[in-house]
Amino acid sequence: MKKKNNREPIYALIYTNLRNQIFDGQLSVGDLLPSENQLCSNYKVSRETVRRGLKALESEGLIYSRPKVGYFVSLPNYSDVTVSFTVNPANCRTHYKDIHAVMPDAEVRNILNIPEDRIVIELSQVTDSVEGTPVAYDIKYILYEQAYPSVESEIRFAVFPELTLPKMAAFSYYTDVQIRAVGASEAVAKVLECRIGEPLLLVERIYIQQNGKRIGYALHYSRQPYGALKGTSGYRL
Amino acid sequence: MKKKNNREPIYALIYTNLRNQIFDGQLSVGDLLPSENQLCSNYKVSRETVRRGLKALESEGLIYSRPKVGYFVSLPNYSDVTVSFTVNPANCRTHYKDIHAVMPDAEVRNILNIPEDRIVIELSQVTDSVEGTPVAYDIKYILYEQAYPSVESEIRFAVFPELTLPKMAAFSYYTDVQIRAVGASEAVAKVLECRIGEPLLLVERIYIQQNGKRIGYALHYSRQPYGALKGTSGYRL
DNA sequence: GAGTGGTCTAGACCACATG
DNA sequence: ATGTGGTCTAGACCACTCT
Repeated sequence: MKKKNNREPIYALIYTNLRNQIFDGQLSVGDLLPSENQLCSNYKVSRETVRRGLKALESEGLIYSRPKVGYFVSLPNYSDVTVSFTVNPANCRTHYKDIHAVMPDAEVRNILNIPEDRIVIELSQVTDSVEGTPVAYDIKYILYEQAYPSVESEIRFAVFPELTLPKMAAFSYYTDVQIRAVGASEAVAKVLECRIGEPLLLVERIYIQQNGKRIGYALHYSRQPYGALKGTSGYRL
Repeated sequence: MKKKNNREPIYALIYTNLRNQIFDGQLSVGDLLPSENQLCSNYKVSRETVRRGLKALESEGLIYSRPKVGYFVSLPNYSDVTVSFTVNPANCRTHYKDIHAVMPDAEVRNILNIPEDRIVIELSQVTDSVEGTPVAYDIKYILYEQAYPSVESEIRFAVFPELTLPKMAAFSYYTDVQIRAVGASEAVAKVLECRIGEPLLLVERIYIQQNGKRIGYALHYSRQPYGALKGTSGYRL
């Protein structure tokens, strides 16, 4: 049996050492790091190798560079929280309630920025826990046009989530998200089998193409505590 | 007046061209990009320059590399939502309600993983809208020990948010976040001047040091629609 | 003027995936 | 066997900052 040659690259060593100094507090917020040339001398390596290590720290957001001045330790940002919005929670089953073309109401028309006579696809689904209790109610309004393959795939993916994603322009849209607490309306309470006014988490998403065109709007109501959103902020070692 | 020499670097050109092809759909999800050597020929540049452009795409998550095989277009992740958790919303004023040492209840003890006799700092504050309506209620439990400078700065920053952040070990902790909808309890309803049971957004954060030690726990109740959380998912051009 | 980071070159050797 | 990406070198020139 031959020993695998898994030696750590030098730039990774530089990266790790500097990162440890940042976490230790040997390097504090705003501190100036050693210059590239200093690091070259310290590690007896070429400048590009040093830069590779620094670049790794920079793209993780731990440091930033001021050209012609030096590299500095970044100020951590704890106000940006990354939330994992799980489409299919564990131990839950999602089934379709309805899918059809509708004339949307004024609010949806306004959000999607479409004229009065525009027809959209309305797609609703309910997610049940293992015990059979409904825990989430989803309503999506999708601007269906053949010219927008991403929407087609959205529908196909929504209806048959087990299908692999079809070929599509990657990153062709993003979503704007808003998270609120609302009391269950009569209609929603009926679906979720809860009392009217029960606190629900409402996640609204607007699907927007890179050219600015709005192509979809989704509402996700979830009963508590099932539908709690989990996330993290800051840098996790 | 001399013209500024702001020519675009070659690697940035390569980056931009490939990125456009990804957004256009000329390159779809899972597609193989041209090899480094091919790009070298196409652009008549050295390999390191090509790699710089590819590295930029990679660190943005648009592509990934399979060593010895090639670079591929990534599958966009729309389930990770980045939420901006604004501490001091615009047009709002935050003022202190209380700050003192307490013996926390069982729930807080459990979350912070501390013994029964452990004392913590409890810090509460209320945020008012311009009209004077209370819109948010914050309660923080902080494990105060001189050995943990990040906690000291947390307190100082919380009490005097206008102060610049003191020198501290950067990235020494992260937070676990949970977002839920709850009905206002009697105590919370009193502070927020709303009826009991009114739907509130509750953001809970646990502050955790890189070594795993839990050093703080915060609850943030907000009335709707003021305290709605906004975020985005996907890649925004 | 000395030092810094930003860009770029033209090589090199390696381990490995694929056909 | 060929091609790929991963790592690394030893130079170079530039524009700029700082003192």
